[in-house]
Amino acid sequence: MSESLTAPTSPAPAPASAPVAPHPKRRTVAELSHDFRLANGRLARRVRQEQADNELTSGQFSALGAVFRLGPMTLSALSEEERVTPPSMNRTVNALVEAGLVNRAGSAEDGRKVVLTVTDTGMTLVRETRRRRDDWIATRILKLTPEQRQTLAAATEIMKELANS
Amino acid sequence: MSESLTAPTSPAPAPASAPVAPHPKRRTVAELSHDFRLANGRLARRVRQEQADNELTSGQFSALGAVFRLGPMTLSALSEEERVTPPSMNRTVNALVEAGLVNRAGSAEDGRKVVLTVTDTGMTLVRETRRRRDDWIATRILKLTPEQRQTLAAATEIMKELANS
DNA sequence: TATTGTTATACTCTATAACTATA
DNA sequence: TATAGTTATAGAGTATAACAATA
Repeated sequence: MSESLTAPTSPAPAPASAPVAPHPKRRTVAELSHDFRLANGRLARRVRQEQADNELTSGQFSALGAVFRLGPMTLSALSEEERVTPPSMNRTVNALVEAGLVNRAGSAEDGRKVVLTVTDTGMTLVRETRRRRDDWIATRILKLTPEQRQTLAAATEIMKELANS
Repeated sequence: MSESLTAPTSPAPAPASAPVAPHPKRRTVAELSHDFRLANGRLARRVRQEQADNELTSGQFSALGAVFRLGPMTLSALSEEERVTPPSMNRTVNALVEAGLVNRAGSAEDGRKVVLTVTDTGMTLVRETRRRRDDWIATRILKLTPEQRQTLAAATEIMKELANS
């Protein structure tokens, strides 16, 4: 497979009328892969760094976001969703309950289960944090040209495919 | 600023002849920011997950890569580069030295300093790991259309700008 | 004295193993 | 017995504080 990675990103030189790509120089897939992976990782790190002023750890916020997104769920369902063991998630949930962001209630149907729900405070925090995280990148996207925004919009769809494949 | 985020990604509906954007539907900058941030973060997580089969922790590999990239350097220089305290970096370096990936030598000029260098084994590991990480995304990029690759190449440049701003 | 590196110690987050309550 | 959750305990990785060696 290593050989086929030398395939160019485009089968022929871009025609002079191509209106979009600002860097039409010929590159191999291997070069593109390397550059794109690094840019993706660095940007993700940069965004994460920006949101580090949060009082919640990333694991706590991720768990809160999962319950917010998926609705009321049990501890084990949440631990599976977050790829973490039940004892670990239990500790995370304890912190969220103590912070008043999540409610822990026994299940009426099955006495062994607990049902986790996001409190109003938790919902507000999720929405505000999300908006704050989006804002950092939004202020920068706002300064791009419409063509660059189109490129990012198209790239977003491609990146979703890549992440799911 | 919140109001201006409702600006569309393009000033006018894309003409029917637009050859590139596969999803030309009208979106606000706020929507694009949210979608793009999520896609970027998920893809970065997916790539990181793929490379988790490494015997080094991410902090160890990051430190090794820094010495590889920047050349021989002292402990405190490395700890600053990696945004970690000297005691933490000391522990990380101990692991790398024990694994035979990094060499620790006293400085001839200044007896207080130690100079860290990457061993041949360490260099090989960095190169192989890098290639392996690139390969995961390269196999997927190879399946894209030339137009999609162009989009990713253009997006890569934009993402570099975003990360550095 | 100031700087460089190291050791001592503690805190957080994760894990596995053992335990309790319920089905 | 099996399952859901919790508690006990341990192992990374990080930090601050204290110390040793050198400039």
